[in-house]
Amino acid sequence: MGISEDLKQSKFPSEASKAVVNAIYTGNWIVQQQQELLKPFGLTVQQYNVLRILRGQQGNPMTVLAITERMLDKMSNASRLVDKLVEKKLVLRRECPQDRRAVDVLILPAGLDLLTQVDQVQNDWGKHFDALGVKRLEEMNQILDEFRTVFSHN
Amino acid sequence: MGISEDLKQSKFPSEASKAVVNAIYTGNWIVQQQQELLKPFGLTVQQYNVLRILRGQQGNPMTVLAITERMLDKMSNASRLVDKLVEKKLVLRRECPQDRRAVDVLILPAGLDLLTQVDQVQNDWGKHFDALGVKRLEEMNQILDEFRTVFSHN
DNA sequence: TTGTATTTAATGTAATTACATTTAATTTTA
DNA sequence: TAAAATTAAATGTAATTACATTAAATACAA
Repeated sequence: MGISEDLKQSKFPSEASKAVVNAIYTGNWIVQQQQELLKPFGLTVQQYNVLRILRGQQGNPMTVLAITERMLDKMSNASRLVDKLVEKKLVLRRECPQDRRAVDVLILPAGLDLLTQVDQVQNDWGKHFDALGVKRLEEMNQILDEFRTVFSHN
Repeated sequence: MGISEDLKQSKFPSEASKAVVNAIYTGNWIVQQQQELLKPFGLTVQQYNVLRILRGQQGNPMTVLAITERMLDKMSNASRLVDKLVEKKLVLRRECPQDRRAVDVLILPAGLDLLTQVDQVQNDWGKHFDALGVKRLEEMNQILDEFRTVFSHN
């Protein structure tokens, strides 16, 4: 039930290339699960992530740029993601008083409510991973961090 | 330089939710790097993966369905990906003699040549990860496999 | 100050993806 | 066998993403 079986690929040129494929595959696997969870709420994974980022600000506004820095997928267009959330009346967009180039984005009560609902489903889903144990999960976080960090130390 | 710093998020509700975010983030991080590597070759990451899958067949054709099963991102449309590769004259598409519903796809010498070129760049890039050591990379593969597998054993 | 460079966000667009539907071929079942 | 169900791939479409460009505001430098 490892990556080899999942992708029906018996051998990889190296352990490193296997790890690369495994990391991409695992990331996609999670995103696809989350996509399913979020479908009933009418949210895409990216919209959900932006909402969570805004909630993390405890009621304080964030500029679009600040949101971008915190997004899991830096490539997608925060400006248009915010558009969608404004359409759904989950967030508020207003000119930033300190810097009129910037735009402040603020989560609305409706957005917080929706997140609360999603949290229920999300928590149940996440419970599966508790079976691994905190120690093993810490190892996973450690090793993924190492994997990215080894790049800077070249 | 861990995930907390990368996403400027000081705390996570649990180690599991941190691992979920970390896995998605790491996967995206790799994909974005690969995107950059592939840009000069005019290939998307998905197209590159399909080409590698076809190369793995050692000259044998594969149906579109078989390709889909081996793709890292199951969501994308193998039929249209193959279209693009046919346009670029990197693969050949022909009716499968055994089953006329199916379509055989075969990598062409031009496709193999292109992959050889990409391999050069890709190998250099992948070398960064060798610094982790084979043992650590094996641990990473092991733990990612566990992470996905724990789901089936609920 | 004034012109230049930089920063921030929005927008235009082409390509890709998500999702549902369609078409054609094969398999199953009555 | 004929009808129904299933399978494989392609297609239509709406939404999203990738990438470049634009517009506006601010910072900087001459």
